[in-house]
Amino acid sequence: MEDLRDFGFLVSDVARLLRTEFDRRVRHLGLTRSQWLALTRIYRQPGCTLSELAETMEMEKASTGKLVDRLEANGFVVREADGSDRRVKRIRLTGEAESIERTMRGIALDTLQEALATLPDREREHAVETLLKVKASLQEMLQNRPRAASHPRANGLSAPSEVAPR
Amino acid sequence: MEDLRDFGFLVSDVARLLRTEFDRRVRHLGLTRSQWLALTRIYRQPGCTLSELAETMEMEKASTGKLVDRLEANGFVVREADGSDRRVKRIRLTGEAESIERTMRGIALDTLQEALATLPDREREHAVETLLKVKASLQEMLQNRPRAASHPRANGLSAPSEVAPR
DNA sequence: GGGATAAGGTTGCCTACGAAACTAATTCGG
DNA sequence: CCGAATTAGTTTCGTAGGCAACCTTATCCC
Repeated sequence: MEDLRDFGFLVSDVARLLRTEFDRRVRHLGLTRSQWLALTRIYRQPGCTLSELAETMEMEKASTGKLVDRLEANGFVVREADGSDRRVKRIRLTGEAESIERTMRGIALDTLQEALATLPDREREHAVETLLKVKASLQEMLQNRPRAASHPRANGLSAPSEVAPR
Repeated sequence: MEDLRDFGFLVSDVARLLRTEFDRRVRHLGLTRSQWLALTRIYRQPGCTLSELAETMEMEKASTGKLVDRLEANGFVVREADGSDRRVKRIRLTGEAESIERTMRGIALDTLQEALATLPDREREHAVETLLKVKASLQEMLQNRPRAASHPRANGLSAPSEVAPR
């Protein structure tokens, strides 16, 4: 019951370790895990808008935009204007990006295979299901409280009001 | 078999969502989830050195140092000189920090309880075990390859040399 | 004792994200 | 048809974290 926190710690730790290990393995290719994730998305919906990309990546538009900035700076994607709506910019992979995409996919698979080598299939599948539930739950929590209605940062540190040490 | 990647994606997603939700809930207290994590560590080993803290947080010393910078800037910790070794700086909580520590602990528990509300105890425990295994595996992977022996950043982008598209 | 080596911290640089504020373009309602 | 609300993207600011390249002190060992 006290290991509720363990769960939180562990998820963060595993995510960070996974990112670090993966980034080490692909650094020589010139992009990172996050950038590669974006590539796979764009690969599957070529010509998507930034908003669409942000949506499928479940990230803020601003963060997504900066990710695309770096991808563009490295020559992996291009932004091209849309004919009918002058606000939108459609994102496409360059030729080079497509082969890199496949390479990275292989490395991702290798990395995960190593990391999960000792895990029976069933255990992994079970973990995936559990994580899916938690994710759904968190998404709901975040959506149902988008803007904390007038939270004018008032009261500085007034009245922590008996915040149960629990 | 193809859902190996699902596992990777999910872990990252859940970690990010968890961090975001938690940070939203505690923003008014003036610190973040990472900062609070550091506080709990320091709380349990008062007067620890930065290296020790980095060790228990399983982070780079530099990153840990910057975390401590922010905590110090906000008045939650102090660095004090060590008597016998002039290199080390011992880290201690300020009085204010200790009560905040308890507050945050409660919020962390609340957040996790909500996020895991629909999860049977057994399922959560099972997930914790699985994550522990994966974490251990990743730690080993990262340790067994600390410095890629003379990788003098030479050759820029020479010879990606047939990176098997798989 | 004195030079090599190691250990403790810091600084600089880069990526990743979120939050908020802002601009430009489009759509909606009256 | 025109002004209000919406939507697409960007910019700014702050935090988080890795990596590498440093100083500064201690130690080790000859």
